[in-house]
Amino acid sequence: MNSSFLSGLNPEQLRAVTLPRESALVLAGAGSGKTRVLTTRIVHLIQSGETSPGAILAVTFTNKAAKEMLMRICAMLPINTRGMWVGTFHGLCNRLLRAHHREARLPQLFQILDSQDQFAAIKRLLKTLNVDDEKFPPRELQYFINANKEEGRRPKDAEAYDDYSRRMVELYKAYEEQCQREGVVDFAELLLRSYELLLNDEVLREHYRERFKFVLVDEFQDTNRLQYRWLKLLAGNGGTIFAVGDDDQSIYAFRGAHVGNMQDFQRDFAVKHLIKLEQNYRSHGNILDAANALIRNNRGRLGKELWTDAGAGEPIRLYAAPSDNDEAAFIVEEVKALRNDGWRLSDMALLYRSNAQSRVLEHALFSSSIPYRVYGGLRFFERMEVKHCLAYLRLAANPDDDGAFLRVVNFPPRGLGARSVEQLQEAAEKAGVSLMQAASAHNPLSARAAASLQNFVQIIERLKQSAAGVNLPELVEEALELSQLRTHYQTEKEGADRVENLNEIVNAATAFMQEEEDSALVAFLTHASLEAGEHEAGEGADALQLMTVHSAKGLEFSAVFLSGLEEGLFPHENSAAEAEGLEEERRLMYVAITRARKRLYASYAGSRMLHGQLRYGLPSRFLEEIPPQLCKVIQPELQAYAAPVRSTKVGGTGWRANEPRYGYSTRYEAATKADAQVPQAMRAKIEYPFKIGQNVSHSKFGAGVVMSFEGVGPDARVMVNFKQAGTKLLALEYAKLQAV
DNA sequence: TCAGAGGTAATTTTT
DNA sequence: TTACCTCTGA
Repeated sequence: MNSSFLSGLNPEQLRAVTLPRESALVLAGAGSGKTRVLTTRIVHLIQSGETSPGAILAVTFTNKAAKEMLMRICAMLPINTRGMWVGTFHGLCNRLLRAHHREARLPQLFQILDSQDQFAAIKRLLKTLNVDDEKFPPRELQYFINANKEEGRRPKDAEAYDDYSRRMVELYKAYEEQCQREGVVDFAELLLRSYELLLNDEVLREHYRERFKFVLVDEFQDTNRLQYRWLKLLAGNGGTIFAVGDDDQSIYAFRGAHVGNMQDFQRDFAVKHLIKLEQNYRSHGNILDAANALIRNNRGRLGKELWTDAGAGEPIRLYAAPSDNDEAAFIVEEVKALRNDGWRLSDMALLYRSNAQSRVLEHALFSSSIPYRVYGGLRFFERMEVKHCLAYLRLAANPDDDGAFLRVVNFPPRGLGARSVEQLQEAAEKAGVSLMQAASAHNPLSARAAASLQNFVQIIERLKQSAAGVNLPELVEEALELSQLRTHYQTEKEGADRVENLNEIVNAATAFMQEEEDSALVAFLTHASLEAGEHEAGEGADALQLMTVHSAKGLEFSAVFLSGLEEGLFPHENSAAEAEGLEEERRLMYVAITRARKRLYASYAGSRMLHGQLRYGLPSRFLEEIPPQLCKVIQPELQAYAAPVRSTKVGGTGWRANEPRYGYSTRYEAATKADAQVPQAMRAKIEYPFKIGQNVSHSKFGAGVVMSFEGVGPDARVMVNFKQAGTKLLALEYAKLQAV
């Protein structure tokens, strides 16, 4: 038997790959080759003759992971992989529901609402029901509905213990009815509906259970309760699940992920083999030791320790910045130095806990002309103009989609005012029909509005006819033309990017048609909802990668800058209340650290502009959890302070420091205080002559109390709350404060 | 219909 | 501070 694909696996990997047909849990540490194990196991199952592709179902969370998996399987397997189900939970559920739409009580061409669409649908619902959205904020209702669905609860099962929650349940029910009426399905509904389909239809259930002898799950720690129940139902009695995950990388509890599924799984499936993949192929030893030491502070772990034979590598570089601007300046200098040493910008990442932190960093990078790319934000199919175009297409596929109807009935503006639309909505509701039906039938509008409406109806009619005849890109092109969307944005001042995006939809349709067997309109719309397009912007260029720690999960970089390591920011203050929250923050820090291959920087800022106010921060407790002997503290080259610091008075309310303009470089690296506690070593740079809370007096302002400090050396400033003059930020060097 | 004012909240995110 | 939303007046 040719099993060359097994060579090069370490003993644990090999054991996982060649495990007999039984349920197993693979605890796969960061960078331990889990995707390799997953794909190689699939290949092995087929190559060894154990089973055929049709018996395999592999499920992931992201489309990216699913694609990657399929690609790697195809590279190893000469035979075709048709019949194998590899996809995301939502993708597979969609497949199931399309195939059995009648049993699932759905129209064949049901449309999928993304979160944005769902939010809009909920807002619309509240409006039609005349619900006070101050009392029942749409965001909360959306959360309520999704949380219930993810626990498998329909309105009849949802808990109601007071007037408020009773009303929420009613609204949940009304929302469901609205979706059903309009033939649309939200993300959570995909899961729940297909779960119920399998639960209630014994024939179908047995069919799929019989078929999928091997179920494999990636990122198992991210599954929510419903996803786990779905898996259990599918694997059935005698089915096997091969689950791969890492409890230490569970960072999505806030969106319903339930790590407890890992323990439940071991129990429910009588898992005999818990295989730990602890050998790491990504990072140097010091980085792994830091991660191990940090995560040891969490309780209730399944337990795992990463190791490498790559050697200790460089120390972790720590930097205490006086301010957020200084932190950014420091990072800029380091990035420049690394680039000069031949590192690729795209192989370096700048990570932060929350998106708001990117602003200062971007500003500094921009000023230094360092190319960078920020991850996150709107993705292609989420853009307004793209949504508009899709709404026309959706109506062509499903005229009952009131959400799509309202989005574009008067966009681009065709002289149909809000009043007319309201009248139409009333008429539709009275007649119990969709807006499109109401619009096509008699409507009680003024002649002018009626004409506009007919114009709109005709556009959709013509698109509907074309949908049957022309191919997908042609249809998109026609939608852009007929709707006059393109012309609309062409005449707009800032519309160039939007026009470009509109044209890009045609390209996306072309690509879709070439890739997919099923190039029907609905398949394309499903693709748009389920994949939303990778956030691709300037892929090719060599640019520094900026992203939140969350979005860095699964990625790796030779150098990683971890910024904003302050109490309240990371760990975030909102998480500090419960132990659970703090542990999740720590796992997040663990994820952050383990992104780095060779070099890791960790920095914090003593002061930072947050919500329009200067805030003073202490170094994150997570810094204290990293053994100091793994670290090296970097200090700015103090001689580089050329001019004395100048402070400028701003608007009479306070003082703002000038931008720091001294330089840093690792070549200036100073003290390595391996024996000292790291944060102390970091704090040592900012020791001040007064204590916080101490009473002081000033020649001009009189008596006051020391509130806080910021800055080092000549840059040091002190904030004092004066009895008479109020709060002032003063340069320590010149303030001449006297202790009282 | 649209621009501008004013109010408010401000982790993390994939599908 | 800023981004986003809703409301209002022309």
